[in-house]
Amino acid sequence: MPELPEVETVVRAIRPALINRQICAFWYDWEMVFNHVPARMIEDQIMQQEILGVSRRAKYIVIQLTHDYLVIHLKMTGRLYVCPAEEIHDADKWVHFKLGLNDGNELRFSDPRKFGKVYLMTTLESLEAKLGPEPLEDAFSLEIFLERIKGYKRKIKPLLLDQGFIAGVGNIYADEALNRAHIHPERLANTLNPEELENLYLMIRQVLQDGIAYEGASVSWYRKPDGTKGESQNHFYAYNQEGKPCRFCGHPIEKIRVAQRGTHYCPHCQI
DNA sequence: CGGACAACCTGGCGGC
DNA sequence: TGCCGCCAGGTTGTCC
Repeated sequence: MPELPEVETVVRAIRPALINRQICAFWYDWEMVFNHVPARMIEDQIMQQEILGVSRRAKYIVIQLTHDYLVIHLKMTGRLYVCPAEEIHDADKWVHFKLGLNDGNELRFSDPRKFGKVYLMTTLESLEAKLGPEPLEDAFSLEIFLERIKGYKRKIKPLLLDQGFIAGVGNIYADEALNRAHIHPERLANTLNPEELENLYLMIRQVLQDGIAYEGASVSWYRKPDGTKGESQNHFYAYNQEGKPCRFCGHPIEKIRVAQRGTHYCPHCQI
């Protein structure tokens, strides 16, 4: 669930509390959160480093340190928040990784499903190598989109979910973009006409931008770092809207499976 | 290239 | 009430 808008919301919320702080404590209770890298190695490396920046790339949270990058992926149920070390937070029971900061605050990473991961990188090359363009950046023009989609014969929805094609789109916003562009999720990419492609390009950007404005979608586990819900789920056209009338034609939204993923669409106007 | 599927995990929920 | 089994979904890896 944390997709581009949710991760962007988290980054914006925690950035002010992290910038220019120094790491002075390290705690974990589940070593696999570091993805097979020994916790001691990470601890030794990052201790005393300063946080120079907090940003987002695709669905990754990138914390730039003096010499390295701490890269965090929330997967489905991860939460990240900063609070005073003595403060109790309702997601604390699933915290698997914590950093103490030199102002008395802590950065906590909580994840009941234990899918989320923390990576230590000296460069971002390995990330960049597998990720497509950021859909909201100016550089992601219609021309670039048309150029990139050329040659793909896959179904359009799984292509939108492919992080190497476009970065940051997940199950929710893929369904939303396809509904607004009136495109069936199983249409093969190479059968979309120029008008449909332009519409899809615009709708991808629109649903992501709206998602950020609504501070993300609290469908199940996602919460903002302050613990409150985002508003995006109150503005869905298709996702989780089975049986409800399509905003465009009134026909009930249906749920099917496409590439093993729950998919919500309007069988009447998404063709 | 594309697709299917398992694996990673656990809370929440429907069914009985 | 309590137990069972299934579902949720981002990413990686394997296999056909």
